Amino acid sequence: MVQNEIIESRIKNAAPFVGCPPDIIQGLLKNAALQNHKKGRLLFIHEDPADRYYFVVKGWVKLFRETLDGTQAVVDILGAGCFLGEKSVFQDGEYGYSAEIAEEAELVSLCTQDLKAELGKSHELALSMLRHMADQNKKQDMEIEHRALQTAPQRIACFLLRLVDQSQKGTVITHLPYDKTLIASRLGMQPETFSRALSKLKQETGIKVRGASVEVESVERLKNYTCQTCSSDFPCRDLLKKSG
Amino acid sequence: MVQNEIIESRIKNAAPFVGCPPDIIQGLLKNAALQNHKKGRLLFIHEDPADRYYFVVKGWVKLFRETLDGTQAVVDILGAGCFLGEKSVFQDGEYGYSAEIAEEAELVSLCTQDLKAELGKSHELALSMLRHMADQNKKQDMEIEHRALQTAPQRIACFLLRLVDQSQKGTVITHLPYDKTLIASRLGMQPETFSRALSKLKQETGIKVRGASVEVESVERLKNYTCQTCSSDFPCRDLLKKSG
DNA sequence: CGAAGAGTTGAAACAGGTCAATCTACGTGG
DNA sequence: CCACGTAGATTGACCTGTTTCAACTCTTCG
Repeated sequence: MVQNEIIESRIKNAAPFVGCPPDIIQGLLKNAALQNHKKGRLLFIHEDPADRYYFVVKGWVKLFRETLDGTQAVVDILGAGCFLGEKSVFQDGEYGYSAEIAEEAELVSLCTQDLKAELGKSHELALSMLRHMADQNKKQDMEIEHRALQTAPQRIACFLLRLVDQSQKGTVITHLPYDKTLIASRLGMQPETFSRALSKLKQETGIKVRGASVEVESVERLKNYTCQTCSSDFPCRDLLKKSG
Repeated sequence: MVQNEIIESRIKNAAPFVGCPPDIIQGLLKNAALQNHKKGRLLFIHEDPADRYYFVVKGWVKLFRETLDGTQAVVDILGAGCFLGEKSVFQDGEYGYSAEIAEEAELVSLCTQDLKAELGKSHELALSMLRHMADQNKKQDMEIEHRALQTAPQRIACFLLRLVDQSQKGTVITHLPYDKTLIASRLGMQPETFSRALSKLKQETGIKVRGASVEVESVERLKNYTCQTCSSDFPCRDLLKKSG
């Protein structure tokens, strides 16, 4: 119960619902359920009819699509604070991707019908959903640009920059949030390429890597290495916003 | 006057405004103006404060961003029926890209303040804008996938498929809507690569190209060549929707 | 007729991908 | 407590698609 209240307060302040009247929030949470899932668990499949959408409390969820010839394209890896499947409401009630638990996760499962109903009722909800979608849009835009203009080492550097507090001056230590293979797929490259690109990045920018922990000696140096080939004046500020 | 009415009816039925009450449409068109622009004319620049957004009546507009090191990344090429700059309303009132006339164009210039105001007033407008943004979202998603999984010839084939009526059976003739160099940038490749990839496509799928006109002997064959590496079961059906 | 821009072609360089072998860390069961 | 198996990570050799740079052709339009 107490836990549920904590989660409720987290969801209430999540991007798509921020500033909504309490009765609308209640409507959204009417059929909500807290769930725990093991790694590998498939939440839903691309183009299936969507009845539930999800909020990530803890862990990591992989979003992906599969082509006719069997290749898998990773759309995104979502962590705490993100929504997934919520856009199905605007897409003929079908999921736009498949979702699989990438690291043991705690989720809130919500009902898409409720979302649809409340969206019809509440202008505030529609407006904050619009802001949310616009953010997503910009994020995808940057994704396209990054993949088009940045080399593999640069994309890794960009990923690292988004992990660290960019305002810090001295040496910063971070931890890779999930498997290197998964990061590689998230960045649209092969594990082998990731490994080699990371080595190159060590040489070029003086970062140190041991297992999952990364020591960034100079954030400034990483920025110089990466953000020249990016149209965002301050490194990727818009990519920091939570997504789904 | 008569012309204005025609345009008004076109805008009214454009994706972001479809199904809006007449008084809201009137509010949106309050400060509208019809404009003609020559090729090369810069409409607005990335990150500039956005006061106008646009509807394309005729011609082509190039959306792009420039990186710190001067490279240009083409975001999209928009034709008749598309909006541009309308998402600035949700992005701190700044344009998310630069826009330049790619082929002599006729545009309706509209006021972002009016859009913002009407969005605040009309729930219907907010909902159709949501649908519009969701479509955009999906389109970007497919763009990312295409660039990641398709080779240059495949991306050209995909572009061609979107030009032709896919239901037709026999030989179909289309015309490239704008310069090959521009198509190349739209597809994220160099002009040289485009030229070579098109040659390869001729060999592989039996299409014939003379100048801007393309003769597709078998749409089926093009699909087989391209859509294997795509997660959309029917070729790119969602990319056909109008955008901005 | 000639200049300019679009398009094509060739040769060389490069970034990533692929395949195969090896290495490492870690949890499990003997 | 240690050997083993497995999954993740790395490394090397090779291959392919795309870019780059440069030269050349073609078209178009003044």
